[in-house]
Amino acid sequence: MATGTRERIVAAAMQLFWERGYGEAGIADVVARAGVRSGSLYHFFESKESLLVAVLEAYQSALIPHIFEPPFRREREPLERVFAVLADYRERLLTTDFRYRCPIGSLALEVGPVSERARVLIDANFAAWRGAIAAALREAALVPGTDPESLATFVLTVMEGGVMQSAAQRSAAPFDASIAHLRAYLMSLVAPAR
Amino acid sequence: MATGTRERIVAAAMQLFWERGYGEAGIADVVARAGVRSGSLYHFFESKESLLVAVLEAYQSALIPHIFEPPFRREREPLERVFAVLADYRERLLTTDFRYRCPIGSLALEVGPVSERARVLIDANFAAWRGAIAAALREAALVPGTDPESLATFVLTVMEGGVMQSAAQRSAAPFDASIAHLRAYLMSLVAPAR
DNA sequence: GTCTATAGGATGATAGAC
DNA sequence: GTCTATCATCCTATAGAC
Repeated sequence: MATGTRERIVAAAMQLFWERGYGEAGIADVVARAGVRSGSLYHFFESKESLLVAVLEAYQSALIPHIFEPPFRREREPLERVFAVLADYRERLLTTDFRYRCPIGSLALEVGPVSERARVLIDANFAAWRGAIAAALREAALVPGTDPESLATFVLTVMEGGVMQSAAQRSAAPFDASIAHLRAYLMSLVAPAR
Repeated sequence: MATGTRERIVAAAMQLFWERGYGEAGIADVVARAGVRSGSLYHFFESKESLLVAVLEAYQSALIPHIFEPPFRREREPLERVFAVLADYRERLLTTDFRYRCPIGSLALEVGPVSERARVLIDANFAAWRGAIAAALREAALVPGTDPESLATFVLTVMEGGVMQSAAQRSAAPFDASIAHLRAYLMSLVAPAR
């Protein structure tokens, strides 16, 4: 096989499913961008849905190295690591002129209801995202009784809802407002120094 | 014209765009559900995108009477009105066996990037939703300096992110966790009695 | 593993009679 | 305004040579 044909197909599909959505992105677009023929695609994947599964697995593999390691390397304070992750999402909004959409969130709404295989992998992506945030929150000195898992769910909620509104408004304002309130809330949970 | 042909087409499109998404719902499905012929649809709408615009206008017209008036009638306390609205979304998750998606949020991610006409109307729907929440928040006795508009944005963020995660997980847990944190935060903003 | 070619079906939209 | 009929295009997926 030519080096990385499968990987090139998956990379092209990731890009196109993100840009146009799963339904609107055609197999013809994927093979064109990957520089392969449709015969090659159907050699590696039995259907478009199988390609979607591979895309979601690739997102999960990329989650820690691409989404979490860079901001975690920049910041050492646990709580600031959380906000550094969110700052990167803000940067994605800016660099796309507010056209950024969370690829997992978009697929969650588009294909979650119609493909159970995809839905399970989307849920796994969300769980892994929450897990990385929860790990940081466990390092933070929060008031006793705070549940890091539940709080990480809240952080993901705020990211998804903020990105969605900012894309709709073509403005950073909704994202920034949401993050500011999240920060105020998290700061209220910091255990008082003693 | 037969009574309400246009309205029946819009109602069918609302339902189908919500169930399957804009791209996956076909014109043939819409006319079948509306019980009309494609000639009628193209008499009222010049394209599928024009139908989408009509759907988004219909959502905005329905927003106050369908989403806000029932919960606001049940609750008189301003802050509890906000949570009553959110409780209705929780009910939608339950009654759909966690298949509920916010129709505006779904369309925001799917068509926001490709149809500017739709994006503007989606933004208007979000703004109207925030406006109704902000009005309730203005009635609540919150600590001075609290911005009801910014806080309403946060409430919408939490609803959208919570619904998305609960649908992906097929469980109320992420939504409930998100609302619980939102409640804790809002309660911390209640002005102390004096 | 990759290629060309195309099957088989669904799609959005149109034509023109009534 | 509504009807039937259909165009033209697009789509996913397959067949079979190399």
